[in-house]
Amino acid sequence: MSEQSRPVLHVDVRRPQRADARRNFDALLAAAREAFATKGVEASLEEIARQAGVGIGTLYRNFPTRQDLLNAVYFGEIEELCIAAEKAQDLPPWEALNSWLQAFVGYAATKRAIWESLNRETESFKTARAAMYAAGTPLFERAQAAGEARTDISFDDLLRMVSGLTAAGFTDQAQRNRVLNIALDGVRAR
Amino acid sequence: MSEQSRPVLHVDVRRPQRADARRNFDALLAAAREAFATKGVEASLEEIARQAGVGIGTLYRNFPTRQDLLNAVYFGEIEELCIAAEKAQDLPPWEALNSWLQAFVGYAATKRAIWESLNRETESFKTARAAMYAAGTPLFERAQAAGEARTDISFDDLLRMVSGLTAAGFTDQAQRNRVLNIALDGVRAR
DNA sequence: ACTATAGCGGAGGGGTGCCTCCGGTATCAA
DNA sequence: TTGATACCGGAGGCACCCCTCCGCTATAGT
Repeated sequence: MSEQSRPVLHVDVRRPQRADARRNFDALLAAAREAFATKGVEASLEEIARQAGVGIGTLYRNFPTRQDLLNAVYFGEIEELCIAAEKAQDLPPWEALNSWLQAFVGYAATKRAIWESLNRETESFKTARAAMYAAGTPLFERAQAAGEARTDISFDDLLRMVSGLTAAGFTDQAQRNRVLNIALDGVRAR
Repeated sequence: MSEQSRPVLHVDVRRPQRADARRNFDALLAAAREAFATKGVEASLEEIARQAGVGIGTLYRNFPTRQDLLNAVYFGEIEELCIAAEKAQDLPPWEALNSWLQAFVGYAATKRAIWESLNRETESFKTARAAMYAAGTPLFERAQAAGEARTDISFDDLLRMVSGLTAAGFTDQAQRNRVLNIALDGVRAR
């Protein structure tokens, strides 16, 4: 259909040149991913720096604002989500949608960030959201067209449902999956 | 069946005797309910006191710990939830469960608190949770026995699903209900 | 090895929140 | 009215976080 319109999420944060600087940059990114995933987007930046074994000044040099750091983590995962959507195109309609949602659930940092930011109108969040919707909507519409997904809900409904469920507290991964599958049963046609 | 076993949630916080003190107590409770509902259980106590038009000292005199204040709001709503469960007993199985879940969704402060505390093992949270489960489980089991709800999930699964969805961000109330109903469709048998 | 400099890290100022303490005030019983 | 006292409220000490600034250090090119 469309001519391979992969959305490009440009993040204007570059890995530094010097070896030591690159090490710190990567350590910060890893610590941030972890922190945002467990504590949410409001995680303490000083704690992230500490966790990365780096001074707070170094964090701010690489990522002048919290948003910059968040973007570096978040945009990366959204990008992967877009790629996952392309790969899923070959599967049958329902499996394609399902596998993409699995990927969605897989990104710990992303799911929390998405959940907490669904109603935030930051420019960067809007961009990321747009990219994600562009990637996922076709899968959903295909499932609908194939009569596998009900047509009285929107992709937005679905995504909020899934992200709400993924962000909720469960006793273990098995319960999370169980609940998720039940909810998705509600999305199937008939 | 059981002989009217209404769980008693004892909160050892009493309204003060003096008129001015009672006014402050009530104002604090109202402000706290509002704050916990919108900002979550970590809402600033000083902000709550300010909102209630009361000194921070007064807040601490009435509710020595954050947990005490939270309990006063939370236990009250849980109690009402228990009563709602009793009232629902007369309805047909599925409607009974449904109406109770509606009530659950209705308590703004409670749903946030529940969601944020599902995995917290505070003594008071455990007590409140036990009461709520005692109230809701019979409704769910009745729906299962009547062949209206699937039997491969537990009441705990259901409650986490619903509270996850209620706490999630939606554009409006209509969307929240739409999504909730879809997820509940997944819970219905067949 | 040497040096220019990219990069480091933490001290420190400002802000907010938690909680205690106690001099002052409003209430109520007599 | 008056006195005893229950109750008020905010100042202040501590902790944590945000963010900036700048003297010091490790790196990389020669």
